Amino acid sequence: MHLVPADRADRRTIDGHRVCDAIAAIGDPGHVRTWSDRFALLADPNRLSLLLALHRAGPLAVSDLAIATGMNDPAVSQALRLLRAAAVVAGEKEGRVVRYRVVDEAVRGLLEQVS
Amino acid sequence: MHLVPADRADRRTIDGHRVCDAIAAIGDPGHVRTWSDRFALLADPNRLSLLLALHRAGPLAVSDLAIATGMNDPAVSQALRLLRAAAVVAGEKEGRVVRYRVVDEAVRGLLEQVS
DNA sequence: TGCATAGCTGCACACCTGCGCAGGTATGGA
DNA sequence: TCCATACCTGCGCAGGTGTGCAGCTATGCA
Repeated sequence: MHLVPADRADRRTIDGHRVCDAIAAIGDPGHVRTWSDRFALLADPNRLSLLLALHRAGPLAVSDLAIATGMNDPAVSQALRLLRAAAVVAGEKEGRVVRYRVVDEAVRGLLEQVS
Repeated sequence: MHLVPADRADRRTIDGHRVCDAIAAIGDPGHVRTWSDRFALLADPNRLSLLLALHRAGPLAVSDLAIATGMNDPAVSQALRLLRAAAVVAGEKEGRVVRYRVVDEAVRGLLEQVS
């Protein structure tokens, strides 16, 4: 198994076989990127609070989320815009109220781990 | 149940009971902070690659990690310093080689979810 | 129609973060 | 002793990110 790319094949390794294992373990860079982006969305306390609230308390409106988290409305709105652009949450409009839900299965799995 | 803090108790709610549910769902702010910090450590593609390699391919030295990920040595070293400061990884010195391992159980759980 | 509410957007600011470069320390072999 | 290796650190730059403020649109009710 020679998984080391050509541009760094000449560099000395310490545990050569484990380097190949590591390269195999990392896998597709695009896949890693997808997950690091996912983690980045949960890396902000405000966004994480919003997601926990939506995940455990069901669909909630923007202003209710603002009250529950202590954020002000525009901050909630912008955070939700980011999460919506990443297809992590989705909003359903009812009159002038928009209720949001967590729709990304992978993110739901991560939120479950937050005990 | 009146979980809404006094400084925002006067604001009008849309689904009052769900606001309380949400506040209960979010729980301790310190706890949320702990998890968002954890997620932040996994939110960088390079750090995530390092952690995946360490988690799945066993203890690895800095230079081997650099070869496996395509980073250069100082970048790996700095990333590991951050992860070590957060008690996510630990290094064991053998002569002039330091082999790192993932020691944080919660992070291991998250890495397991990265399929 | 007039008005309050719910939500969204743009902008500017300060802040943080990752990275490469250069250089330093410590270990082991010739 | 001399040197190569393995790793670490400090510094500065570029780029991204969160936040508050002000103002906008749209819906519903009197």
